[in-house]
Amino acid sequence: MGSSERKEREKAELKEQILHTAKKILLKSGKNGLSIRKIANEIEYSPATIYLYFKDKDEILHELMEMGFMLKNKYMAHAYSEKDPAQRLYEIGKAYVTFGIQNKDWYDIMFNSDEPMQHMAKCREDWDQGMAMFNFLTMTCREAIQKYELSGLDESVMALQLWSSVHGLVNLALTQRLDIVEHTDKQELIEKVLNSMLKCIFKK
Amino acid sequence: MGSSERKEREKAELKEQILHTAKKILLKSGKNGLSIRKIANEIEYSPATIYLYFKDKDEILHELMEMGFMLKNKYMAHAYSEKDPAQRLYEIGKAYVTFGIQNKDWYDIMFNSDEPMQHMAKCREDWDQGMAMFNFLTMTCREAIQKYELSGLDESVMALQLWSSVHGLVNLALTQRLDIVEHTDKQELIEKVLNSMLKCIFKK
DNA sequence: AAACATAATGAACACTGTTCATAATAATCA
DNA sequence: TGATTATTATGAACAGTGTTCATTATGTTT
Repeated sequence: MGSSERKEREKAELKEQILHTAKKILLKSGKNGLSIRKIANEIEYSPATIYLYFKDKDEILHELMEMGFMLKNKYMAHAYSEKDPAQRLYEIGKAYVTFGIQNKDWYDIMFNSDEPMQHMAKCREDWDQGMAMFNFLTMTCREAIQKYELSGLDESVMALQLWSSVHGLVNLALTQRLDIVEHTDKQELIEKVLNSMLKCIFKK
Repeated sequence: MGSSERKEREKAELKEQILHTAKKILLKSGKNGLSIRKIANEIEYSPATIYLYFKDKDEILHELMEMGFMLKNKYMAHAYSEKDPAQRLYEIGKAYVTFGIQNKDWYDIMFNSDEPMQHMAKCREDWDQGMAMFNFLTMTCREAIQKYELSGLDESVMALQLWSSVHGLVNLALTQRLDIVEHTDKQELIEKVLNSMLKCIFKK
């Protein structure tokens, strides 16, 4: 009978529900407030049940990481379609920082946590979405180097330099370490630094 | 009698022993492996005793942060005495990254953790050592701007840009996120990016 | 020796991730 | 329909975590 299909569907639905609840708790209580037991409590199942649908907590964090990239892509979409490579780099940087500042919990899971990376190492998976992001960045750098004749710049090094810069800026902001810089408007300060980073590369 | 002095000395000694043990565990098992109960076990006291010497775990992490800055200063000492501001910035950057790469556990506590910052917030303390570091960096930027006539650059923005860049680079390296960049020698890659960051600012 | 102050602790509370034998439910077969 | 099998769920336990507090032990002073 087709009942086996229904069962599979039900199984997938509960898996979805677990992830949906995990996301809800992440947004309400942050990464440290997210626990297997809270998820179980919320969906009214035993904690042990979670382990019938996910190998361990790392796997759940990995799935959340993938959800985070979906959200991040929304922030980046308009930047990706920009034609001029220099302008595109600027828009990518701005979107990246905005996403990070506005979504600490997602950002921590995607770019600061060991757990989802360990899950990938265990399952011999690749960091597809991070890879895609970095490849697109590298490609844009290549275009920019060609168009603006930035001789002596390696595309990989330039991409990594840009990523490091915005990643560092986001992290300093998210961990309250920008507070030591005397400045009235923090948002303005971040924008100034970001502008300086990008300008820096293109001035000859 | 002078016995009260001895008691105070003994109290300070046990406090020292707790911190020394905390450091030992941090180096052996990392930040996640460090627990009050492990410290208590190691010094052969009850976990509750720790709370007679420290308000909570955050305070211990804060003390460890200060110890971390001592270690970091050793890495930076030679850079701080460099005369030429541009060369000094280069040496500071190199020392900072080297320290971070070689001391993940210290780095996490000093620059990535919320806990020691929260402790400072609770006690209305300042982040003195971080402040001192950033002030020196800003001062060096000012000197460099003057000497090399880098017009249009703000010293605070420049300092923050440099800090963000090396901070981001260290964090990407420490969380295994540099693995996605095709490169044989990771150490070499890091040096190339670091060089590019610094060169970037000084080319006109 | 008795009174007092200080220091140390055992036990508890409320959590965490994870495992596994057992129990409940659903699907299939005779 | 009733018995058998496969799936799904769980209670309880293990080994941890930070933290608090009433009680006990220790050392000092009168």
